[in-house]
Amino acid sequence: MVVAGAGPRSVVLSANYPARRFGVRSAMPAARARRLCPHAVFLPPTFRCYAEVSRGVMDLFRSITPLVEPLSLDEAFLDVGGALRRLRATPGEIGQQIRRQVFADHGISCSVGVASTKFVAKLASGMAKPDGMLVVPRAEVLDFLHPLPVSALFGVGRRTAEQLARIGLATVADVAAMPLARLRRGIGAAVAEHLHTLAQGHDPRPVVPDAAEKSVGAEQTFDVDHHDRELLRRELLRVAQKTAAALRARGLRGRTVSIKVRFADFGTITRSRTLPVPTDLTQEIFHTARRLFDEQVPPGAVRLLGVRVEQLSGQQGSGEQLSLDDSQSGWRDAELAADRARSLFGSAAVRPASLLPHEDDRGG
DNA sequence: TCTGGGGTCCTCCCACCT
DNA sequence: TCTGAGGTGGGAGGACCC
Repeated sequence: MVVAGAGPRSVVLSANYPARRFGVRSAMPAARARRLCPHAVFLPPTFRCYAEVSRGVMDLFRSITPLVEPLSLDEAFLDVGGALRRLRATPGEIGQQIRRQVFADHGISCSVGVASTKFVAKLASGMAKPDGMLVVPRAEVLDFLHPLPVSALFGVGRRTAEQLARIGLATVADVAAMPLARLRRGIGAAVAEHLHTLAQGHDPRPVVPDAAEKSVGAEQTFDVDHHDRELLRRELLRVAQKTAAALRARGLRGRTVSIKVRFADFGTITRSRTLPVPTDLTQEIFHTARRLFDEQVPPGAVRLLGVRVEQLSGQQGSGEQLSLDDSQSGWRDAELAADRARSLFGSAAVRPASLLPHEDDRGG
């Protein structure tokens, strides 16, 4: 079974283990997955369902400890230091209890890694997949880490692994043994310090529940590339509206609006502008995005458009400069009403007139 | 092979201010 | 008045994560 979107440019979101035996991997183009495993059942993603199960599982975690840091929809760090005495259990026993309870309540398996740091716990849970648990005692951390390839280090992808290979480092032990000053010269100060610390088995990062979001955005890859600037402006409005609605749903506003444009050759540019006052209005976000697009994006075939808002405020306790312009409040009321209508009747229920179907808008 | 969508963090460069 | 150093924020791009 393979989960992937239906579009010609969709990628694999997930695949079960039988499909993986045919070489299917997440993030692979769905068309390639179909060639590798034509008899697989292809299912569309159902994010609403994943979010619902995710909420239930996260609530279960919070019943064990308040120190839960969700990493994504399907992963979280739990600091069970305080729960050990209350539950009179070892970390391993708590891990097994979580696995049993998740299966009983939600019918899904999960893997657990137990260790004294976030980084080692995450590695251990990856090794315990698809349905297991791995405990790495504090005294055995270095024996566990050092034989692993550098790509096991959190933050080492293809590029950084290439850089490390260039200076002769293949394993975590190699990184740990290299003097920090030499590592800094090879891969840059921040990355060097981060990797050196991890390779020594240290990871000072605490489990942080309820970390504030730093940006909110939306992007859209088209089924076919588009040249037409007027059509692209309408698509920009569509993603700006999605971004603004996501901000309003979270009670956030942002000051910096950035657009992302990916051309047919996959070359990608981003352009941004910072506003004097934070906003969550579709109107304002779109007008800023449109000006950036008109003034700074050269003509060409476009495959992706995105709009993101950064420098967020509006969460509890954050300060905010007031606007002298009262015209925002009328727009906000209108946009909030439209948000409510869309949540009741679907995304097409209320939309800007320019997003009504055009006769010349086929294939987009 | 032909590459989604939602994010975070880092580096580099530049402008501006003190 | 000119110049340089250092801090800071904005902007662009890239790497990485799930």
